[in-house]
Amino acid sequence: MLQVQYIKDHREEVINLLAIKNFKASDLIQQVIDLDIKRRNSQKKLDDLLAESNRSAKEIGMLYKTGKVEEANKLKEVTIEYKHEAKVLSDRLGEVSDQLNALLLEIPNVPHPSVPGGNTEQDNVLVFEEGSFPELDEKALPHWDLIKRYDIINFELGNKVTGAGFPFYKGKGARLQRGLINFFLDRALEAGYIEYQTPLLVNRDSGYGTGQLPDKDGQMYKINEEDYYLIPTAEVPITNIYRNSILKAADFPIKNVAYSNCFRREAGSWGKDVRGLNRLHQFDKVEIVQIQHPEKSYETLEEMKDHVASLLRELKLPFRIMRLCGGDLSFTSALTYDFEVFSGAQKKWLEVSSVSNFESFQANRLKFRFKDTDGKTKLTHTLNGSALALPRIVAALLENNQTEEGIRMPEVLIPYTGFEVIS
RNA sequence: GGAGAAAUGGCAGAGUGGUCGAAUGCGGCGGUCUUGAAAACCGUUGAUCGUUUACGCGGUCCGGGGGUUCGAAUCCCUCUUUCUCCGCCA
Repeated sequence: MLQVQYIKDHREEVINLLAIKNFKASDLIQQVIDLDIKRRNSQKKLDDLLAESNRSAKEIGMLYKTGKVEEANKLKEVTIEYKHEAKVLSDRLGEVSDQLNALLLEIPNVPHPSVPGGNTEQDNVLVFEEGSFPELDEKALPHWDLIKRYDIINFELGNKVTGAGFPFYKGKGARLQRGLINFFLDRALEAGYIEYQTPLLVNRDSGYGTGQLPDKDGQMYKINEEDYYLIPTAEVPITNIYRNSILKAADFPIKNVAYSNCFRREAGSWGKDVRGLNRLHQFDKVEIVQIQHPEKSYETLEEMKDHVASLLRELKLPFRIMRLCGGDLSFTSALTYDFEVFSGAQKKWLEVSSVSNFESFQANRLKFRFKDTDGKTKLTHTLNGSALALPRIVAALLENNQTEEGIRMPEVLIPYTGFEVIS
């Protein structure tokens, strides 16, 4: 959520930058500014009335003390009137505030000036590419065939026990999952992150805090009995740790990492590009989150980008980094790098990580502030990234490393998997 | 699940209807003293909204929400959480 003051001070800039996201903001922003004036007027009226009412109440106390009961009773009648008026004003203020808030929730984050224009992923800009495509022969199999051949991931069982998109991992498939999770966590710890295990269910306030609600309501699984949501990413619980809190400038940077299951309904996107591990309803992910001083958040974004790149390099997967264009950028993000690995048999780039700077957009919703060295309380900047999401990494590892003798694990994973070949 | 107790500022802990945004202690910050540090002493120390060029002034906040009252940290209702005892349980 953007701050009203910021919108007022940077009106034209906000409108122009939001246009990069293909968001027409001028009408909304006019409404926000009008409502803000209305809100402040209502607030002033109410405050003045309450001040008067408070003065009367004190005076009545004094009158009682000095035995002037009649005068006190007279004053009471006046004060009761104040109370009725205050109720009306307070209701009006509440309405105006709610309206204003609802409008603010509709305005997406302002993109960083370096975000390219464009509508779809076709318009994303390649910023880095590394590694060579695997040399596979004609008979190379896509991962959905490989997993059957070696009996390591079973979709049919998942269909039977739960439904589509909830596979079982079995034998070396399960051990590969466990190995990757530990590998990613260890690398994050070496980079100075603190490990967390989080709840997999969060409440409504947390959903609003990180921006999944209200706009992505239908994408999360919901527990109706408790009004809880299954997390789509560990970003939600990890970032909501800091909801309604105030840090010191010396606390930066905060670096957290969490492995979690992630649950996504993927409503609307089922049907294409979803074969095998390409898109699941439940998957595993190691997520890194950083909390940073506003002046340093873009340095931090680069650091996180480098961390993710180093993981892919170690796994010897060919990858590229894309700067998302305005149309592909999420509601909450100011700048996002997507990481894609090349999956040799599908001959496709698969998105395996998304590293974003949300600037103060989440922090404003979260009421997550810090006391700066100048003594002022300001909003923090929040960033996060996948490091990494497992299923597509597994898909690429299986496809790119297949040989006549089986699937060879990359050197770096062998201590983690405990085996060299899936055969 | 049942019975009881509790929730106050960064922490501990007073406060049961009228200058209480809240005593006191610890911690934090500034200063005096000291070669330096500690101790001691003095001062200061919450968030948020509105208003003001500014000094300041005003509103709101004592777990969340609602109510009683001219006036609520204090009384009532409700929800949540924590603790103790019992039950159940990986």
